[in-house]
Amino acid sequence: MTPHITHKLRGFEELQDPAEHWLAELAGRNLREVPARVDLLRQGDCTGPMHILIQGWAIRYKTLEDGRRQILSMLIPGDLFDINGFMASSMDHSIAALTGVTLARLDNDFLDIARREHSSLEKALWCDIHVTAAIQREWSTSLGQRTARERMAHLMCELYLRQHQAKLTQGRCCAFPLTQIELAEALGMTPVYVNRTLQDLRREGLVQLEHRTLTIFDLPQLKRVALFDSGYLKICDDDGGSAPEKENDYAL
Amino acid sequence: MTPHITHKLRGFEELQDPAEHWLAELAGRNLREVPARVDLLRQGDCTGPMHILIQGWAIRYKTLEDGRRQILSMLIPGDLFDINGFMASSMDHSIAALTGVTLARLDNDFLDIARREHSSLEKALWCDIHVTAAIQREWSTSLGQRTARERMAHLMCELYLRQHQAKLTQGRCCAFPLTQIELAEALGMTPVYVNRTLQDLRREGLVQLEHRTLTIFDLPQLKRVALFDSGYLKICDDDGGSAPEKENDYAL
DNA sequence: CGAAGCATTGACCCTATTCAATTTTGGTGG
DNA sequence: CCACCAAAATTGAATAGGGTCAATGCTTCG
Repeated sequence: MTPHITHKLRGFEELQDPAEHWLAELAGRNLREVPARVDLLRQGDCTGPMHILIQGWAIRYKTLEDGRRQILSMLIPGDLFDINGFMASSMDHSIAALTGVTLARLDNDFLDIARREHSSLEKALWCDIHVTAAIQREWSTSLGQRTARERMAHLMCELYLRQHQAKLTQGRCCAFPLTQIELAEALGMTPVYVNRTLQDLRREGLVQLEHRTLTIFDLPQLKRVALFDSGYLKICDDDGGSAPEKENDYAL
Repeated sequence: MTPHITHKLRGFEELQDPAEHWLAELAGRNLREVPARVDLLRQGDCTGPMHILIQGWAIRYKTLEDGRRQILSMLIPGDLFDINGFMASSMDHSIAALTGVTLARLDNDFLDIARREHSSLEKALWCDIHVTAAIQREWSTSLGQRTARERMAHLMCELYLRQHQAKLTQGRCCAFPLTQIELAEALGMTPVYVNRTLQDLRREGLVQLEHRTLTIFDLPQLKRVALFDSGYLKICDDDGGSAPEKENDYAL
């Protein structure tokens, strides 16, 4: 069974067979389980080794002195953290398990070996770094310019599409294990207003959010509501983006 | 005259003499001037080569289809862009000159040479990448959690301190070449409210903003207003941050 | 079965937006 | 040096998007 990270990286760059095997092996070694809501790494801590998130969701977040908390990004199965974290000495933010998670720890020579022996993988990793940065920029754009409703729709699009890339969706459904409080912290709004906004989207027949599962009934319309431009999730050499995108059944 | 990038990178990692000479030489070659308000690189463009911003300010920004614009970060003299941009194929955002700027273009083998021959420089560049990402996260935090007043104070602290690291401040003054409209686009608020917020900070004797120059009368207090935690601007191996910071006269 | 956490609702309020007008500034040419 | 223009800054008044507070209902899980 190919791990989710492989599916994701393939979307950036075709991987050579040896690279895929090596990656699959690494994704099954040095595993560790962490229960939900536990910090993996805390603001101010020394940075740890690199990890692949194998299963479950995590978040990056930052807290202000007075307790306000901003969730900075979502980590889903197949995501890497923290690439080259050992270069920095201390964390400027925290990482926490949102659900129970399984992590694979990577050795410090991971990047060196990738560079020397698996150039296709190294390139894919660089693309991943770029996309991660692009996602962060898109969040800034959302928080600065989009309305509450647009932000919420945008986050749903992002998480659906990212899970799709990692082959984690089932038709129009995908996991969405955020409480409304966490959703509020991610979107820079209050839980009360998250609730109301969610109801609006539900009432309009765009989405449904139940039992930690998101169902998107009308993705094209949801994208329109969100002013969603999917370019940022695949800015890498894939094929430039102008080619016809036949992808799969459920239109991207 | 040592270029600003050298001052900045020294703050991350002690540079070897040959590295400094090489860098100084690069900062004086392949120069190009671009007038104010011209795009250097546009959303959707193919990515270009790496550059050092030698003189003047630039911005990264992103526009939504309906014209709303979010400024994502400020580029000041000594900043690099776009590191390893050639790995991505298309830009998810734009870069524009805010003032007239001078750029130094770097050859594509810049990073390779740095890696092979100037390991201290390579490490410093990695730190720079990390700090850049940390700044972006701090902007997300600001936009999501801080009030208008706090955001404004925070941006002023950030830009003052970053300029200080690049030896671009003069006492309590530094450049601040943003119109109120641009400030609004950076802070996710309207120009009208920027004006009012600015007047509040001025009235309280915290800052003054005139002739594109920012004067900070009470940095410690401004930091308190902003809930500013300077850790994120120097998360690299400097010395961890717990050592006594005697720095200079105007308390950091 | 109780308790804690989460979701939902209503009423009120405030921060920040919108719209529109006026003043100031800075740059240009005569 | 002044006149002129466009862009930027400033002001006021009305308004709306989203926050706050507080109560209630619903889950989940030990």
